[in-house]
Amino acid sequence: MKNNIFLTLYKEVAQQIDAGVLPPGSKLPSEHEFAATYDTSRETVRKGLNMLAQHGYINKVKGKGSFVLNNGKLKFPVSGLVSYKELSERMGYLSRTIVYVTECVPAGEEIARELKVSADHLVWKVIRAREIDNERVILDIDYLLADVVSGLTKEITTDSIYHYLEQTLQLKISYAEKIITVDQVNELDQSFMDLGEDSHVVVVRGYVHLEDTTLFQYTESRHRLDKFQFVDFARRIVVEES
Amino acid sequence: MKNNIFLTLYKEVAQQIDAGVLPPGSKLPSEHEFAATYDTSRETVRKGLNMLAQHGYINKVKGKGSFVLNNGKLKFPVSGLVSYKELSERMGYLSRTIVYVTECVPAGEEIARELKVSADHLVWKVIRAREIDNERVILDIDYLLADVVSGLTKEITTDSIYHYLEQTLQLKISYAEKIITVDQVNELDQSFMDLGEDSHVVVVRGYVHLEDTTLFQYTESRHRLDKFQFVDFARRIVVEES
DNA sequence: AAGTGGTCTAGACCACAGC
DNA sequence: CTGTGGTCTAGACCACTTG
Repeated sequence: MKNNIFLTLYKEVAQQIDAGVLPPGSKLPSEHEFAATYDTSRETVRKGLNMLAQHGYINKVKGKGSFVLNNGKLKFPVSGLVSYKELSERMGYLSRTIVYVTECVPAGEEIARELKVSADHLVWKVIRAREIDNERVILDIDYLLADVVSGLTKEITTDSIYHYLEQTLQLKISYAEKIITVDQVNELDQSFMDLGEDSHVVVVRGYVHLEDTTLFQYTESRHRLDKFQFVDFARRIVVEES
Repeated sequence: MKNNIFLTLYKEVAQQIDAGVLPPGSKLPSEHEFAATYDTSRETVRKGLNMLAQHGYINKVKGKGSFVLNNGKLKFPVSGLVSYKELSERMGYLSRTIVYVTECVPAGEEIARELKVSADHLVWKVIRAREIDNERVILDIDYLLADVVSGLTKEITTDSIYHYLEQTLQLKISYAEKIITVDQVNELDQSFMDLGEDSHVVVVRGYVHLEDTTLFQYTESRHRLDKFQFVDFARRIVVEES
């Protein structure tokens, strides 16, 4: 669809790294060479390469070149905005989604506070359990503003809400804040998850915004302790005092 | 020291947002205006603004402009490579570091595996507890390759290892992989932390690399459940299939 | 000295918002 | 139509690494 040269370069190189065509430690063509093969300018090449570096695919060293990093396979839940469906597909897991609730209700006190609307504001409430190896280890509770999202059905929530929002409703999801904490188990957890003796669950709260900064979704993703893992790739950025 | 225009712009605008001079929701000058006031090109301005956007400071909307986001204050342990000292300074916490161990020893089986060296390879082993409100709630266990890092002392580890590495040793820290899980409490935790009845701790494992991709540090940061919080800012990047 | 990535320029054209 | 951000160009100079 799009013609973005730097995104094309990003995708192609990332794919080659994922596929092992470009093995860890190998040296990429120089920016000048990339500019020639993609028939573009060096600045455009650099946009793509910098994106690869930020996502942990490569490492750039001044005077030497760009090199493939070896973390390609360990990318479990890579940091970022990734939905459960994208994740499980990427990992090839034996997983299943069980939809318990898909209804449109008034927000209520607590959720109204999270979504910064009035308590009688209509929201979609979706409760889903994620099953891995026949155990419900993740409980996802989503609240979406009804005046932004319309026509949710159980079929859609079984598949992927994000896909529906972006493809069908053409919503432009821009960014999200996620907060990870460890909370006491509550009644919902005990009803809808297969917990052992655990007294706690990992809770990932997500606040998802549209391009115009509208907060339209609040999510609680509750994970059994032994099945939770979060992987983060971080570059060191030195910001000295001025 | 440096003359980077885009970094200067980033720092200045970020500071103004942090200080509230640029309140949430307010509109930044256009890229053209920034280019004029900083006497630079628009592409250079864009580098700085994109950096602000990636770090959750602003939101850019095509056709409209750049706007300040309101998450400025909630930045607790923001995702990224930030040391404890930088963090606590930023938050103004009443905190203290207790150094239990600063010694140079053979790596041993387990650590050798993490750092991908032989078991008799010499490493610095540092164990520190982080005290907040008179409770030791974080236990940091660091292993650093001795042939990369030299001359560690208790004074240095009380202050900031990172500062020593970057300022004194001139090491160029490039990136890290972090993995967050929840583990069973072990003997070290019970000895050096003020745990309640908790049976688990949050464990943040960090693998820190230099610019030449050398893995030189393995870190375990073990947090009491009720004091752990991780905040992540994530932009949605759509990478369609080709 | 040659090659590499890091920064920057002074334009250009496009897509999108809003009047 | 004007102003905005998104993409791109064809150079330039610098700092760094390597031979």
